[in-house]
Amino acid sequence: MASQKNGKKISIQTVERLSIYRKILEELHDEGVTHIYSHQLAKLVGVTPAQLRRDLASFGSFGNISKGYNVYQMILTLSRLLGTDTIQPVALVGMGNLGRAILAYRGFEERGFHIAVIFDVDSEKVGRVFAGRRCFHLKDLETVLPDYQPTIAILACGAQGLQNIVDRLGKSGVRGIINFVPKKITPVRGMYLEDVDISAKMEKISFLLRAKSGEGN
Amino acid sequence: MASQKNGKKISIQTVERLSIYRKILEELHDEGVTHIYSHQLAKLVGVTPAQLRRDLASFGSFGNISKGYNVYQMILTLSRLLGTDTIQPVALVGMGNLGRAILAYRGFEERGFHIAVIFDVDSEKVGRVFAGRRCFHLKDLETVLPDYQPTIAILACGAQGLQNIVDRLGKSGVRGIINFVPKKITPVRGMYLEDVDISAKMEKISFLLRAKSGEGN
DNA sequence: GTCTGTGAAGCTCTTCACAGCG
DNA sequence: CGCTGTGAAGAGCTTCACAGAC
Repeated sequence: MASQKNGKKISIQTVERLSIYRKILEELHDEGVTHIYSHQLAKLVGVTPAQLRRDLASFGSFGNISKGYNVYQMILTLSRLLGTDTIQPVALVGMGNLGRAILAYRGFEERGFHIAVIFDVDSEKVGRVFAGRRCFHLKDLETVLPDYQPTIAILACGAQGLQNIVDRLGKSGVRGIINFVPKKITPVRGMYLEDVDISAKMEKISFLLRAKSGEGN
Repeated sequence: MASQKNGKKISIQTVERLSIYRKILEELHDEGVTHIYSHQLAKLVGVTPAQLRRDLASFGSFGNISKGYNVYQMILTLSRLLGTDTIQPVALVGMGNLGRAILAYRGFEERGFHIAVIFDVDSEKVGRVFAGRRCFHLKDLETVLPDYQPTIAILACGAQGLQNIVDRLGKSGVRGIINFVPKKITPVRGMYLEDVDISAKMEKISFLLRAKSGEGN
């Protein structure tokens, strides 16, 4: 999928773990830990030491054989890889309960994602300012977006006309989409889509519980 | 992982697609479609026909060689597998913005998941009734839960003391957890855990955009 | 001809196990 | 001794391609 300068490949599964590594490493850094061994870090994040070493080796080697991994250096590298070393403007579509929750969530800002602009179709919300962000009408998407230039958009709106919104976002330069709406959409060429389907998660758990097998860990 | 009566295995990846299949099939059923071919359904859900056939074959055969798959029969089977043919009580921990969004989300009830009881620690919220559900103080978890007997809990609260909440939920009979809190928890034996980390999703997209490669679809 | 179900191949990700270093 | 980085093996998932049914 994605490859690094050194010619090695970073698998999609590895990428999904990178965020977790960075998060734990930041906690360690705050505690004053400067170096850590793979088996220690692996235990903290919940993966095997072998997998952790393989993951980290896929984008460079930080391991000192006697001291373990350099915590700070890894945070820097991970942040650069994950694009959280700069502030990225994000557009939020839909200002219902979920939109409000997303806007209120501090985790985004901490990691460099700044929700810069909001869209909705409800006249109750359009024109208002939520936590410092103005809410525009969805129909003005094309004229408003250039002022904020978000590369990522979060969809937390109703299901109807969703694909059309995606297409319009794509034409306005949005390259990544997080979709909370339980409706299948097709990303435009070059766009990256990530679905978050909470019902699907519930059903997955429900299936696993019903299938019993008594594992789960 | 989980195996079916007929001895075949249903992979975890297949399970994650089952919800999507069912959802699309229900839409088709509402439109009056009684049978559908794998390539048609595959296109609607966004997988390859081969994968769809393999998935469906893993828990029984519904395909009629000339007519395709029986829509209604598949919905029934999928619902039984996913445990959405009966109503399942769910506990919600945390009544902030996210908790409110989850409570307001109609998709759960439609699929048989009923948020039956809410917990929080905020005295502003404890004792109040939200959308028909009483909010109890978290300290009363053990005395309140038996009245509702949820098998699944949704965590949408603060990070501190989270593991302790998980342990207590486990002791009170909760078997599955959906965790929205960006904090690593360890499920108790026999418990199944599903994390929903929105920041991680953002970072994944951010990585893929930065890694460029111009794919994404 | 078109369809499903499936063996077999291909691909990806994880784990093992050890060389090399300190 | 214990550590990292990695070839090689293993496990799991997807795709190919076709037999068999209509």
